[in-house]
Amino acid sequence: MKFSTSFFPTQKEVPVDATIPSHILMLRAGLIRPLAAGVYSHLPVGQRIMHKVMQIIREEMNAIGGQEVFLPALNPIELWQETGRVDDFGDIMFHVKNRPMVLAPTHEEVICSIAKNFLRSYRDLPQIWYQIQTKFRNEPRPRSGVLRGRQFLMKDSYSMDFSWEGLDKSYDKHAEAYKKIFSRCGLKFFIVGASSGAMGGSGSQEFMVESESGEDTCAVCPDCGYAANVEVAVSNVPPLPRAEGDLRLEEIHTPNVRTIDELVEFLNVPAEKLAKSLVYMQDNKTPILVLMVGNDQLNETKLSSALGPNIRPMRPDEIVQFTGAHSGSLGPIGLKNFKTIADNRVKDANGLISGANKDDYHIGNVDFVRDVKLDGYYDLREVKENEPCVQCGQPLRVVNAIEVGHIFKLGTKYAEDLKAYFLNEKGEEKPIIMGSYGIGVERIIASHIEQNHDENGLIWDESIAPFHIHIIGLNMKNENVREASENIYQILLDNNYEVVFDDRNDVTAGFKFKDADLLGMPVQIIIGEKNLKDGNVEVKVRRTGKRSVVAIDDIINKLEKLLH
RNA sequence: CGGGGCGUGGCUCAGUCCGGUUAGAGCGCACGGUUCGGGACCGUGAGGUCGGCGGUUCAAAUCCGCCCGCCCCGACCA
Repeated sequence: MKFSTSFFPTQKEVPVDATIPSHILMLRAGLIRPLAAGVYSHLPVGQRIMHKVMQIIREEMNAIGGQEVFLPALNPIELWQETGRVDDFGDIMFHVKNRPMVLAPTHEEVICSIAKNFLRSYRDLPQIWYQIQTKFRNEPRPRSGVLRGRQFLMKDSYSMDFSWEGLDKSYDKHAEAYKKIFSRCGLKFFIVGASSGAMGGSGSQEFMVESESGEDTCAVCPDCGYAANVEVAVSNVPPLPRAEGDLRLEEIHTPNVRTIDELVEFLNVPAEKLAKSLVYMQDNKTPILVLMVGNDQLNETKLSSALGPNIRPMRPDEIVQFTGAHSGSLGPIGLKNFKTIADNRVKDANGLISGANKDDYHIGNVDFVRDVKLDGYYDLREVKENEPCVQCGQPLRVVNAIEVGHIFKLGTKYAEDLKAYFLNEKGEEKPIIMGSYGIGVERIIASHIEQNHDENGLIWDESIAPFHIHIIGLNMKNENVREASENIYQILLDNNYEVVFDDRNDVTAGFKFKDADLLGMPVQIIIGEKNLKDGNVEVKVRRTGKRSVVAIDDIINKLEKLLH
């Protein structure tokens, strides 16, 4: 493809609306253009990359027996009412104004609606159907370029099995395929156990790419490979020990002490001696008290996993109403009508200090066995950096990550709601057992950029590079340069390389170099007068910056060493 | 939805606090010329309802009100 007749809208300036590297570079390199918040056009170079990624996905999905389908984005709202997901998604789902229809944010319903009519026997199963299509979600706040958009391209596949063992197999096949896909796309990724969230189901894993720009937080062990989303991650931090002796409850006057830090300072005790009390409301009616070690952080996803959905922090006025005290002086002693749970780490501990439910007072020597009636201990605390790994004891890292893939064992929820039943070998009617497996296509690209760029621009892996080779004809007004460049361009095309040829005759050398580095093709071939006199050109590897002078006759040889 | 920031040629910005010639700069763009291995230089030129609507005023990019849009933090995130 020749530069002079193509659309490569690169720009030098950093776009004002972009803050993370992938977003900045996708805009600067002319891959995408914003149309509205969270909505992007893919320009020719960006679209080539999308195709590369999609091709890899298709190959690996086909390899596990996946069959590609194309499903409607426009769905009758009735279909979504059958699974109750109109309410589940709420404002996240786009609703069409002048028809009773919605824009599909995912496709379990459509899949089931097809399956119920055609997959009637266990002999029709298993099946894996996949799609690579635009999904629509009315995100409250789109952000980070293509990482969280309102319209985005997703590979979703759906497995349908007649047995739970079959589901396990389909799930494992997807896990293996995903490893291949992300590896082939040049991503450094890790897999974490995840919370299934509103999708429901029995198991799920996320494929994560470590990046400062990621929205998820994961604990990872550099030593043994343990990795988990902090929504489920645990560490080997020890539980609180039981102190010796029979310690009596005592009231402690703590004027104007509100926070754990202030309490530590005021009483001159370690934070481990403090039992932190957090108050929540469930379903707007059930007050909940959560007890944690003073300097531990509650993870609200873990709280929801323990107690169910619809939990929110209690409002200040509710706190006073239900406890008689203000936040900062709350505790388990004397509190009535609260559902009370505690983090595993304070299990059966004693000698702790908690709030007295009376402003400016705390209570010492609280004993969780003797003084507190609990509705259960749960893992509620969020893992912190450098805590010992639960598997090997080495210090954990806590990192941000981009979720590029998520695989779920859905089970029978959707099949039951939509009455997708089959007859098993005994003639019994059973719901189809489903799995669903997503990949964010743009997220792969953004993640690759986050992991592969420098101050000059993009650095593509060959597998998803829009072109393999970027030819720079330096002074195209020079006949020798023009002729040699055109020749080499043709030779490379004849050898099945994908080539972009900067044949512009109205920009200077420096301009072309900058554009080439910004666009980031793996190999650049620089054709200038001086080298040409000796029958040579320069070959530069974008990633390393390494340059070498190569005889024109030897180019194909050289490229074979650098590419493929 | 709460908090913050921003909106001026295609891009990046100045001008707004303190109203007052014809609204500026750099880059980009067009034309001519000089250059030709790291966004080169000279000259000429085109390009703006200053986000929109309303108000105050002799006079509004500038002050006031409402609305819209975009970005960031938070809430939310199958």
